[in-house]
Amino acid sequence: MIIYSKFNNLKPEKQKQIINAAIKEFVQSGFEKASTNEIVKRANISKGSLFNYFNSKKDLYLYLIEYGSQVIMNLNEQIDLSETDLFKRIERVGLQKFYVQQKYPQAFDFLASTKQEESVEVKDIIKQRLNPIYNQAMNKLYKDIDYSKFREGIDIEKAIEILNWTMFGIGEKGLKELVTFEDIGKFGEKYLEEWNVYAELLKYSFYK
Amino acid sequence: MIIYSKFNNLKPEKQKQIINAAIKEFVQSGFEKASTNEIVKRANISKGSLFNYFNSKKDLYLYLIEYGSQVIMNLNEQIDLSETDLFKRIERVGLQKFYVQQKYPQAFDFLASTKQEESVEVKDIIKQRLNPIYNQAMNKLYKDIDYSKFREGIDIEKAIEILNWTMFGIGEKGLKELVTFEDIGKFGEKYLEEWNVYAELLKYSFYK
DNA sequence: TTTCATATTGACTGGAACGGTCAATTTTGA
DNA sequence: TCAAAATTGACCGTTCCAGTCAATATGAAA
Repeated sequence: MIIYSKFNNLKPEKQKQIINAAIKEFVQSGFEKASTNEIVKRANISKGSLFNYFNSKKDLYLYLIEYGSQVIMNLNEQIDLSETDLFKRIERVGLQKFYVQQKYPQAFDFLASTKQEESVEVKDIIKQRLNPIYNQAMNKLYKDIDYSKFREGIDIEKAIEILNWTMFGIGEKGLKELVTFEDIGKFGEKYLEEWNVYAELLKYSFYK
Repeated sequence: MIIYSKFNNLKPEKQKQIINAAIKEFVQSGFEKASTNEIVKRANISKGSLFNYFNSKKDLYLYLIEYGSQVIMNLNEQIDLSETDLFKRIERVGLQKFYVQQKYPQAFDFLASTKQEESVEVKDIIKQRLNPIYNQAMNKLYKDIDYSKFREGIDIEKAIEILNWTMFGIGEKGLKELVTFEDIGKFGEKYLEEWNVYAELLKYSFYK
């Protein structure tokens, strides 16, 4: 177990800089081709500092995996099992995801990218650490949902797929527009509003 | 204007090998980081041959852009303007796209990836050559559609977005399953069948 | 079978970029 | 004021890059 004490003692703002720079590079290039030179340039720190905080590129990657795990676990805790309406539950998770993306714009892209990661140096650790946590969260997300609200004869699995694809699509679109927005709070509202329009459309289709 | 006479005289099977190997590498790594060594390895040809067919990595990339343009233009021609039902028109295009993907599995991933391409060496050419053709196709795809079939008060743009996200989702899912299928014809049928289930769901929601 | 132009190969090049190091410098706070 | 801690970037050996080219294989014409 690695303790990232050097890095954890940094000011949060600086930690954020470095995490985002690293995430961006790993998303863009994958573990092996990712360049630490590029990371330090984007994070505005020196090469020496990066290797002072983390001992190697691999350690840095593992830190991000660990951090990402915690993000998903937090998300998982936020799922309210007493809310049995699928749309409402998904809406809440979507909003939480959105708030995380304010701080780490490519956080979920990074987590998604780990699924394609092929480097033998990190593949096993991803499988062991990340996949179970991810599956657990997905299971909880759809647990105790009141599926009786759905129309007869509808393929619920397919309906959920459309929901997910739509959520994903809104997220992608929103992120592109984000550059022009300053007020995070207002954007959160706007995101919810946007989702509601799509949700209404789909609810009309899927519900009785 | 470059004439790829050396490459064009190759047997179609070999051309396909090389195109797919190159596409795969460019999708994975982008223009600059893409490795010609990796491409020749995957295409089962020698380094010398690749640089005999194409004079440089850039020429190879430009060839793929050119080839991709032609694929989109073909797709564009297949759009039947007398078919005014949005679902039917999209279904046909989806099927055509699917058939292209039989031969070049990552063709559309490659075309999509050019939008993110940042290398100054090829960026302008992408903009000049590919973007106009793409926009033209998108315009035709939604031209003369009978939008009166849609329910009052529905946001047609959003509905189309959901359609696109769903199409994209099915495509991704289908591609993952493709490995296990041998019979291309049958898979085409299956793809259509699959799309119809989702289309029915969405038609119920969007149409009067 | 011989000949010869063409197609293909992969070892090789100079140079760029890599992950990681460390002596020198700057910052910090007591 | 000054020593400890944090930060820097030039530097190291290595790896990988795009592209070259002399050597070899191929195949059709004679």
